[in-house]
Amino acid sequence: MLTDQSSLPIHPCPTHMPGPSRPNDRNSGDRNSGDRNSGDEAGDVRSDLDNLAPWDGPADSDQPAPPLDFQSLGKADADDRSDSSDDVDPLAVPDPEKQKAVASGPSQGELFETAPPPWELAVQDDIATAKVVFSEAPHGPYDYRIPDDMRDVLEAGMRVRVPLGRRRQPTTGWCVETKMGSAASRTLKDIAELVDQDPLCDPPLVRLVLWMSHYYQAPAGQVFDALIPSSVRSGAGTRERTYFTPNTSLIDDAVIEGLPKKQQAVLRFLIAAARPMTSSQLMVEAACTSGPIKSLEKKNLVRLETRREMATAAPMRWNLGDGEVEKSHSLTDDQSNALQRIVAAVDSEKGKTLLLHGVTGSGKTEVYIRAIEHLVKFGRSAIVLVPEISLTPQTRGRFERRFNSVAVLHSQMTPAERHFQWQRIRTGDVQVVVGPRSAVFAPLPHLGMIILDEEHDGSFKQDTTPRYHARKVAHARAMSLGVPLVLGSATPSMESWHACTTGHAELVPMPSRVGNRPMPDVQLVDLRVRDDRTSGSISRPLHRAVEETLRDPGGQVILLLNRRGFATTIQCPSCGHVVACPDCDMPLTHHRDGGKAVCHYCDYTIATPPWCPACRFDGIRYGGLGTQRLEVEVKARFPDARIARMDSDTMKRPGSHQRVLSAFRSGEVDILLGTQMIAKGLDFPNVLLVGVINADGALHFPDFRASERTFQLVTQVAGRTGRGDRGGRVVVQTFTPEHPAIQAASRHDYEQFATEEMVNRRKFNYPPLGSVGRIIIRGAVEDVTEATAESLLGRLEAARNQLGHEVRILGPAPPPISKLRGKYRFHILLQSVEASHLGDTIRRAVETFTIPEKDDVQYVIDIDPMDML
DNA sequence: GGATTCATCATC
DNA sequence: ATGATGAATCCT
Repeated sequence: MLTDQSSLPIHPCPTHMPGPSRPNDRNSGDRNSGDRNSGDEAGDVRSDLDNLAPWDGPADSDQPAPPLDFQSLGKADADDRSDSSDDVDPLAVPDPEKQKAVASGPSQGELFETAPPPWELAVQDDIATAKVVFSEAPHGPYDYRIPDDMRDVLEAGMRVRVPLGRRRQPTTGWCVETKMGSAASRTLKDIAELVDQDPLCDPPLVRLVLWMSHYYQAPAGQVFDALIPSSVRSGAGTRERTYFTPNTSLIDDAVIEGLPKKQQAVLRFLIAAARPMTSSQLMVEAACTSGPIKSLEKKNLVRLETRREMATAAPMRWNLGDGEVEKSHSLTDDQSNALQRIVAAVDSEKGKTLLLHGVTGSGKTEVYIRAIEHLVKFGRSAIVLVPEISLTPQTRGRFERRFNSVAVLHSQMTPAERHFQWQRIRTGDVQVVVGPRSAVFAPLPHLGMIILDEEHDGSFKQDTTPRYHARKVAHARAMSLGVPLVLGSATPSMESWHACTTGHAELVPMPSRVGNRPMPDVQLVDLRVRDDRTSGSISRPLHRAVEETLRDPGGQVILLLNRRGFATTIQCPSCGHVVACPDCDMPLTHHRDGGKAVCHYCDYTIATPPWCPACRFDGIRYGGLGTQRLEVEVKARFPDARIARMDSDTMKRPGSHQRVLSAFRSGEVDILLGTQMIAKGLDFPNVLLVGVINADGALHFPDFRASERTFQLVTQVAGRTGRGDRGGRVVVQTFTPEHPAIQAASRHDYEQFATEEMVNRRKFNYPPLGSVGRIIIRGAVEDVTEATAESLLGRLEAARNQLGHEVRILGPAPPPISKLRGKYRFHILLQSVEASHLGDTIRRAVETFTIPEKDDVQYVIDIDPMDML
């Protein structure tokens, strides 16, 4: 029951991307050089979408990338094709066909059987074809013939069952394109059946899939799997139900008269009802058992049809609440300015990106809500993307109170519930979708805006294939629909900031907090100065600040330490041996609860050895500080304070997150200490002090984003205080107080940070000035893995040189985590000012690169990686 | 010579 | 992935 879009009274819908069909373009995704028949418009789609992502454009150009991209792509590809059959790797074995011809002079027949030349191929005229991709290898795309009875039904975005391979193995694939009345230059297999009655993806989403597949170099089939929740694919929470309708052609009064009494009653009832009914409905309504119904069925007097339906009518609606409507308070000047700019963008129907740079507490959420209220008036809807951890009941409640129909997608949903919400969204019942990363794919029929709150947050990047960034995908989706993308953050990513300075996004500053509350004072404590460091991890100034805060009635403290566990190293003071993970080559972290030594990368766990495993020295030492040890220390220092710890160890059970936070809110806890997760989104007016135990934690990674992350972390956690009337203060302990990121954070000076950081990025053309790609090669045998990496490097260099692209290729080198889960790791980094060059290079290199199964080596391509670990 | 192993190739 | 094909290797 997908609502017909065109019949709805919506705001004039901007046309989608221009996408002229170019029937004879080459399919750049096709890896099969012998294949000459696949006319394919996917190339157009992809390059159009390339142009929609101006952050990929030439670094400092104010213009979006010119639309010549697809022409060059198409041409290069066509050239490539004419070369590639002859111009093969000189090391490769000679073409078996040619060899055969020379060696044994084969008959014409033999030749045609194995490789018919194009002019001899059977041509099928005027047939309907469909392009199908698969989520498992081989990924396609392959062409299939559409049987006549499916012609009018099959659309792109549906799943189909098709025979695949020599065994004609029935396989489920995704239809990405249909072509009516075309000619195919070879005999095609038929599609066996349709899996879906309605497409799971509308055409713009199919285009998004193809763009993602191209940009992130992931098989389109796997992108579909990321787009459509598995619960939707499997039809979770649905049942096959059989419906009965009277078979009117066989029924007349005489027939009915001749039936036994009960059957008569049932049939009369069914005719009177004038709608299909299930057996259970009939049994209740006609007061009978299944016997008479079965008989009618046998006599062919009823027809039955099966339909798949949601098992439960409407799963719980928690948002009914008490009907309380949050009163909308008047907006600050900043807020109404921001709202105006967003509304203008909505009304322009141009697909603009706006960056709300609002300090913590500037009231961005209210702006989002008002902007969505504006959209909803025109029958349009919005997606609000939030980082995983900020999807708290508070956030939910806020939206649920202000809109009639909100779908909140959270991780604890059951498959059935998820499926139900997805269907609700697709039918156009939903005004607002609030959710994490994957909510960017929500199938809203009249999407009018996408909002990314806390857009800098790392959880927007997926770390499994397809390794997409929700910000980038949201951008592509919004631009393709001509709707605004609103990014919000107190500490914008360098990518978004740079987009503003180049005119690809509009900066909307929101410099003042609601109620004009001042930003908290930040005090830096230099940990190198011995005097400040009494024993332990809490400096004298921080200790004093905690004391003072606790003396204040109701005063609460947040302490941030970005390491869980008790001690980060377990080392023998006698021989120096460090207890390490056998699979990852990383030191184990000692956890005091249960005396376990845990690898934080793979969860390998052993009992912490009581003596040195190497020299049996009895007096092993715990070094490095984790949240567990901090908790012990804080308890010892402030015995009267009530303390709660929040890290992924204490938050394992569902709801524990919630429990701790509400205890903290109600004042049952004085000191809340924990990792990252306490740095974001929390809004508690009585937090008068935030202490950062070690601000350098994130700083010393070999990663160009280290500074950015440090600045963000310190700024975000500092924003947890000063939210009430009593102001707030922040104490930051660091070994490098002079570091620009820490300095800027202490002054709440984003612009200074951004300006300085941009200088660093420019030096090496790091993002956002250029693009970075990373290929991780992992394998069980170190030498083999490295050799594979080396040979891949060779392919990459050759591809770059062939294409004549300027791409820097670094490595292979062992990454900081050189061994993970028993596999040795190497990585290759690629850098280019032009994202498409980088992508082309990798695509070209990988096209023909296969690793013998024997080697047991795999590789992963990560475009725009967020870390280098 | 015939079997076996391994690599390569194609799958619409 | 998975099966077919062809060459290289092995074995009585």
